[in-house]
Amino acid sequence: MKRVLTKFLSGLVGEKVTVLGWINSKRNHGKIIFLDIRDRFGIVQIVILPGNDDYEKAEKISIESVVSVTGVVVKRPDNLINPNIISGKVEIQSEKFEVISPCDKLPFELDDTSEVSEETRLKYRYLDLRSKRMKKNIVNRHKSNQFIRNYLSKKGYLEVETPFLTKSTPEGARDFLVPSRNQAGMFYALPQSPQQYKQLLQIAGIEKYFQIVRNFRDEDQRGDRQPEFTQVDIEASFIDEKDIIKLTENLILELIKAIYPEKKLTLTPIPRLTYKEAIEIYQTDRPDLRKDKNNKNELAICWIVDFPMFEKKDDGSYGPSHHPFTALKKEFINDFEKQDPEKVIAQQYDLVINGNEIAGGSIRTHDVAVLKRVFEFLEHTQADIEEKFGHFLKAFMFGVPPHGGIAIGYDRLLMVLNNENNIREVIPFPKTGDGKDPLMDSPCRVEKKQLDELHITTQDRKRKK
RNA sequence: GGAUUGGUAGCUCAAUUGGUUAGAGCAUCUGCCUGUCACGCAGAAGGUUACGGGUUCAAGUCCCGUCCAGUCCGCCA
Repeated sequence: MKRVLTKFLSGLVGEKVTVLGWINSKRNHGKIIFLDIRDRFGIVQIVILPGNDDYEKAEKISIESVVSVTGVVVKRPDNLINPNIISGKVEIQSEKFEVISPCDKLPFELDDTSEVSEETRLKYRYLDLRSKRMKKNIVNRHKSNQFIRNYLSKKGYLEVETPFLTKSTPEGARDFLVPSRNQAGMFYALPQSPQQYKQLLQIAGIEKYFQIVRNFRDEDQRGDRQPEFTQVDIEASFIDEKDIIKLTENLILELIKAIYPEKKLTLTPIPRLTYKEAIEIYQTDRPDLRKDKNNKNELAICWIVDFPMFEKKDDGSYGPSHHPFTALKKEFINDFEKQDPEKVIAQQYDLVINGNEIAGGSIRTHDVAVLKRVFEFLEHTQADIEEKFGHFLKAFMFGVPPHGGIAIGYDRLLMVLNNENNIREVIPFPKTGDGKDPLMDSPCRVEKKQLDELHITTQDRKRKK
């Protein structure tokens, strides 16, 4: 018999159906057994009475086993309706009960996973994800993906995939490296962001690009940082700072309206603070502007604009505060080298929600002469520039549209919208703070044969004295 | 790399100033229970107190080291 999902059962009173799913709970009253069967959409109560051929099977069944139940859908009497479950107005009188796959003793209880240690949850993530809370986060993430793709597509943006096996970038975060088998001693790097590719796509004439894409950074973890994380990456040509800000703002506001309608905005229209103002007033470039921080449905969104272009490094020299491709504000282009480096302002903007940096982007320099001057100012030698950025600068010789973009830290956005304190809660299979995956037990050692093929010898970390 | 908090039953926690046989709830197992829906009741089982060393008549508790986990700083163009 064909399977019926729990969400359709209330409309099928009197019909014989089969439901498939997991045993959510079992209540044995001696002469009557209730089983709650759970599928992706909800729960239905099964009733089994003595005399039923499968009564003993039902007595013995363990919670979280996968079962099949065939029986007639009956209306519950008014006083026995359970409004808390999707099929609460009906129940199924079991005629045939089959165990498809039994469940062993559980390592933790699934009803409320918020108080189980994260290590245990991650080790058995496939059980953790059965919980209502995790399922909700996964469903919302899917809905958000669909919404964003649809929204940006309607605006004329093309989703373009960029490579994961790419080139190590000299600045920024530490790279994850992938050894090349064909080229001994050579390495690919996993992208810290598709920054260069998305700019090259503008030179390629794509004009409007987006991608929901994984990024990799080999830095130490935080509650809002993972070694691999997802960005909604956007780049467009012939636009200015205001256009990108408007697009991003509308995208996020529409997303919230569609999928998180319970959320309320504290500040409308969304305020724009300069970096200088934010630091002076709030001593941070990601202020939390909520009025009531205990209200889980309050969202205080703001933009921080006019970031400084350069920042002083430990050795006293200057580095780019974001990246060297960031465009200067027009008034600084002609003579930024002669000004106080800390007062040079870039066309750079960040979106902050409830004190979390959710998105950041900039207009990029499309004039190759200005780009070279920035590199020179950052004390790169000509040979250095050629080696590190030559491939990129070459492209700038062939007709570059003015362009800019933004990247939304998607996991952080979802963390805030799903009322979680940690991005690991909105990532199906996250790593621990140490960059490990307790479920797959990665990273792990590999066989010598594999290392030999990759021309690699390893050295165990020296013990501390 | 640094700081800090923690590691006690399958899970979540307790254990007074260092002092009797390390307790409780849930989960598990056994028995009872025909309307529960986180069912209920009675009972049982379950411990190398992360690991190693030290102080002490006596260590879950104090000290040292190691391992593991969380949070924060550094780091994150």
